[in-house]
Amino acid sequence: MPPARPRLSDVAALAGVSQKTVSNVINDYPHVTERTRLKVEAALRELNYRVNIPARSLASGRTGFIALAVPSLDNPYFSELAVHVMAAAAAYRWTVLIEQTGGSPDAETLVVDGAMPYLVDGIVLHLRSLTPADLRNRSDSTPLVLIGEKTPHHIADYVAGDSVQAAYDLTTHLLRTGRTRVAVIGIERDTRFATSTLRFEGYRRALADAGIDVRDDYVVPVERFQRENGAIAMGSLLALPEPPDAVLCFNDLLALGALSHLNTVGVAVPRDVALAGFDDIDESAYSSPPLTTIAWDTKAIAERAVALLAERLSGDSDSPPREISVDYTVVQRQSTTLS
Amino acid sequence: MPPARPRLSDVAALAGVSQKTVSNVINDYPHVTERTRLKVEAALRELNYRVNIPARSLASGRTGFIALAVPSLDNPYFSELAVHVMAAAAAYRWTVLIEQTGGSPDAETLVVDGAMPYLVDGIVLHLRSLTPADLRNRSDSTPLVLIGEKTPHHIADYVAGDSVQAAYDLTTHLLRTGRTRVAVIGIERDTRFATSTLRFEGYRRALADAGIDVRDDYVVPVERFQRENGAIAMGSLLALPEPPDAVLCFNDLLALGALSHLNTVGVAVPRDVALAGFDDIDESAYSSPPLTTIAWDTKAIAERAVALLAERLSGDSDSPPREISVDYTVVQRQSTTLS
DNA sequence: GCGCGCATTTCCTGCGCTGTAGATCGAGCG
DNA sequence: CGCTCGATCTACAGCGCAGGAAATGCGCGC
Repeated sequence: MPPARPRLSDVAALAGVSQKTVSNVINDYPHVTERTRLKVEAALRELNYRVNIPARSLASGRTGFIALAVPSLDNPYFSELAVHVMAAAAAYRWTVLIEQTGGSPDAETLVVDGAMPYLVDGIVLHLRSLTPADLRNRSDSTPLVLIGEKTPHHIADYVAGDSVQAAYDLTTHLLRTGRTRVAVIGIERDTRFATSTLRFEGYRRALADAGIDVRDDYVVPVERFQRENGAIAMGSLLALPEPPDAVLCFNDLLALGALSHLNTVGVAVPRDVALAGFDDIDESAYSSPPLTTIAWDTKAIAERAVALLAERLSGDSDSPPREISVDYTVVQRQSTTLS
Repeated sequence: MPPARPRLSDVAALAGVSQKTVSNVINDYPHVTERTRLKVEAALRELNYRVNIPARSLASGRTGFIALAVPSLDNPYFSELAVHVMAAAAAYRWTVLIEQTGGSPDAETLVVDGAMPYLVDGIVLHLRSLTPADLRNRSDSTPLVLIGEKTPHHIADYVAGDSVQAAYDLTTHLLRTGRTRVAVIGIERDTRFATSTLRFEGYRRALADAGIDVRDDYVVPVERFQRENGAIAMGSLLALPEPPDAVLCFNDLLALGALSHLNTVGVAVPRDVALAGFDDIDESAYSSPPLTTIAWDTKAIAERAVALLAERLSGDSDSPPREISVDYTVVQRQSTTLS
């Protein structure tokens, strides 16, 4: 039977001070004399004391946790994002709880309503399906920062890149390489899903500016944004009487699935078909050929989101929602250009 | 100002019962009459009550959290594993806290000693650098389940596949396809790192059984198990006077990096060089060509590990450490065979 | 109609910590 | 040398919940 976990009072007794003084030492309260602090620290070491976090949380009202809710952690974009968020949160001594929503409205509602089976000081949510209207009447007041897509209405703080502009730039890049038959993979039927709606809008505008009409048979819907769906969608595009000579995929996984299919059936990329994606996951630099894609500044997204939470938690709960725009770059690789 | 979070006593007052009865309803205590339960549930809904988890933890001594400590979450193998662990934990109503160790002995020691900044009911640790000796005197009694590599000594429960046998099988597969100059990428200089040690042992045995000597110039060390390191290592192998005709990489990321390099410089896979990896991450089925690899039963690893924790938590803290072996399959894809 | 025994509910304590208020100490000053 | 004031420390309450003992209610048998 190992000795029970020591409590503050055990340390206090050993150090010959009050329990609160030990607490003060642990929490870096400034008005503690050097002498007292050394005494207490010796006792802490001797007993191998560790704070009981639930007790601290109960007494202080702060948990030290923030939630990061993303559609799915096995999508590399989100696991890479999670790593950045954890790093940013560490600067505030926060522990990150990762929650998967599957992108479903129900799960996202649970998150914004604080119905997760734990208590957190703040929430970073990568929104997928909830609309601003859905957020207006949330039944919880935990500070919330949204990431994902730039949305027109302003209900909560958010940090996002401009998908419309990014899609516009990427489509324009494809057109500039001489492509004329540009297809898209990644339409979702539910228009609440902002990602595909916004990226399609950028695609549409770029075609319009080039005087090209959107062809229905070049607009391929998918169930999920996974490699498998990209491969299947690519297969259907290749089966068209007049296949596209470029394909804009709404994320890298779709593009990598499409690429795999092209390589399998022997269609040369980029000679026969150019291919581009979004998100610049690590994998995209190592595909064959490497993938042209939109690289969001994911580190900045994570840091700004966490910083926004920190501001709200330090008392600023009234000021209007802030919106922070983050940069992106069009990373040109060999899936669109051979230069 | 939103109404303060309701407490049990608020619900109790509204329902006209005692606070403990409300607690009983929430916790599915069996001896509650239907009538009382309905009354309480109505009050719970009306007030939108949510349990205060820190308070529950303090009172009950259980936190409802388990920690999953892995080297790095941006390695797809670990993020895919995390998804399985979260699913398995959900069956026990546990929330998973993901911790990154970077594989360093210091960070792993902090994990096993319970020095993380939160309290958990149990720990699942994917061990990378700590040896059994390091684990023997841990200063914490939180139930611990190790995953990763089958180790010879028995300090804690663990769930793992047999890397020696897997490497043996995979090397044998390469030899059977007619390869004779089989190199390995992924040696780590520190022999405490079991993964490379064990996989190298399997490789060595397979060569020995085929009557082939290990060539020093075919054994390539790496700093990290990332794509980048695989690409660099492949470059050095190609620069040899007599390059290998097959390469066994100690994980898929190394193999995918190596593959990228081969595709870039125009070496045909598998014609000129066959390539195999470990872990069967999602990506490996979509590379060009798709990668032959070892597929561990990751879902089983997650489920068994969580189940072991559950047993320990339900009172069995004395019985000797249990070791559970999980299956793997050699997934043959086009990076080693054209059939 | 009364009592017994079990099912159901209540009462009350304490989990370990932090916030607040107030006690104590010590230095500087008149 | 006594007093004031700020720096430092202590005492104590209470955060919201679950456990256990005790109280109550209810059905059933005689």
